[in-house]
Amino acid sequence: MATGRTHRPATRSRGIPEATVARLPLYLRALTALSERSVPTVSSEELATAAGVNSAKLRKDFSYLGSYGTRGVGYDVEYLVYQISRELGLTQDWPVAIVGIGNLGAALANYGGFASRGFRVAALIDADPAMAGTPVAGIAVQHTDDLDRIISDNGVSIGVITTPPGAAQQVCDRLVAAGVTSILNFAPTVLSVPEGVDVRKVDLSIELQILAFHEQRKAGEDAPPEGDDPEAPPMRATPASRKGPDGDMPAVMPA
Amino acid sequence: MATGRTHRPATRSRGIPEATVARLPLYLRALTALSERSVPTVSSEELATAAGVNSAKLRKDFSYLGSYGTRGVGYDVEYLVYQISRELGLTQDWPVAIVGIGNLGAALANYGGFASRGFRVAALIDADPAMAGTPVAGIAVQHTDDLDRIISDNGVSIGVITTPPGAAQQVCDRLVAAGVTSILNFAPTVLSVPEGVDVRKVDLSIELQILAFHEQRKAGEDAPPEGDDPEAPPMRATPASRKGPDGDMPAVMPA
DNA sequence: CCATCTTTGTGCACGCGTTCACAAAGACAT
DNA sequence: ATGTCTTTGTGAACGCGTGCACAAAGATGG
Repeated sequence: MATGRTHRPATRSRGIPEATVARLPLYLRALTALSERSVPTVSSEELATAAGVNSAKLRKDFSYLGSYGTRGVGYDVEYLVYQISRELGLTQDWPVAIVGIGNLGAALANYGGFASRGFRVAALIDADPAMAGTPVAGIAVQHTDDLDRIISDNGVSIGVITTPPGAAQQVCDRLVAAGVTSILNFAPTVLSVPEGVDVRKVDLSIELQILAFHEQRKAGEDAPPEGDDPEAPPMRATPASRKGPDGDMPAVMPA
Repeated sequence: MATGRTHRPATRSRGIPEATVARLPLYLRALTALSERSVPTVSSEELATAAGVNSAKLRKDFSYLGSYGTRGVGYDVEYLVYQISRELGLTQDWPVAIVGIGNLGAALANYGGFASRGFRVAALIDADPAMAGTPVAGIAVQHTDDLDRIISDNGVSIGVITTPPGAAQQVCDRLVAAGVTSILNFAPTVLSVPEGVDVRKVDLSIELQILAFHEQRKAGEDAPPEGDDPEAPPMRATPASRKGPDGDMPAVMPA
């Protein structure tokens, strides 16, 4: 198959592309639904439709895991559920700590989908001393001062940050120092972490802004977003030249 | 489904790559912080560091917007803030409706970052009649029965779905029917929408599973990365093609 | 046992996104 | 004005991800 020259390409993730990893949970969810309906096997076409992806993409994704299908039949649902679960590391228990028990943190603690697959809310941590001891989702909130010990005692390797943006980096640093190597960040901040620590961010504001962009584009198909503006854009202090390039945006958008 | 008159490849949004659009909010956030500190200009290098991206990538991203920089100096912060805001459509008001006022929906309604940039929570909608009238974040919750009217009256074009997964598709359909063309989906479901409607999903469970994958990989760098398993995986119902106990997994694993 | 039919697994081509590296452009000092 | 120095803007190469299209594999029926 491969040339076999370099057995160690720059990709460290055991040959499974990141894009594929990101879709595995999607497949798993669809497969779990099928499993609950006691569907024995499923074709790539059916499963792809359920997961909202292309069937060829799905087959290629599965091919990275191995040959788990049967030609002419499809994939065995139970078997595939197990294989993907194992590949994603969901066959083991993942204690998770949530730091910042405000509205969002409390909501996540109560979120059912959290504990659904191997993930378990092991600790809730907040900087407000008044919150210490208060039960949220059946778990007593603990104070930030004990963060280090809490992480260690519970063997937490995944941390969720739901603090205000100003505190996020500091919390992140402390989590990492305590041994956390994966962080899910809900605070609208760019976190800097040492090598070997994974950070994924969930940013409501960014998602909305992306939607707004497309929304504007949809709505403004005859109302051009003009570079020059009837309002008063904060002009460059020294606007040496207005707009040099001509092709950047048409003066009139074709309707 | 009256929408979808113009079907666009969706690949090209006025020449600005999707990946660039997704980063513009990041730049905007960093620029806003600089603006509040009254920093007049910033170089691509500095801004890139603040946004957590590569400087070359940032310059290329900005080049899609036009030539807003000054060689030898950098970018004018205020001017760039305005340009990106305008490009993202944040110079106008975006009324948003949140459907499903549970823990998460309420948290989002209270979320400060929501109203920060042009977005305004115009309506909260829930299917529970008992919630109707209850104020959440200073806004009275309205019943799903009035969804259509609420969307129309407020001119809502962006909807946020925070319902249980079972209700998400139905809510989505109703939102679209009422005129919503952009949806931010927090429910762990694959939504199917007609052409011309944008859907972005925020899925806590998926993010955690991706983290777990990498976490497992990190932890098991000396553990057996082999597909075979000492446990008892749920076996295929028809063992006809059960790969022998000797060579069940291809011993050859790429890389 | 052979023919046929279904569905997987994958080689290949293409397009998007990222990164490098550098020439052009402008600021600033002399 | 001229030279130098800084930083942008971008051409080009590269790598990753996606989708097509088809051969191989196995089930199924005669």
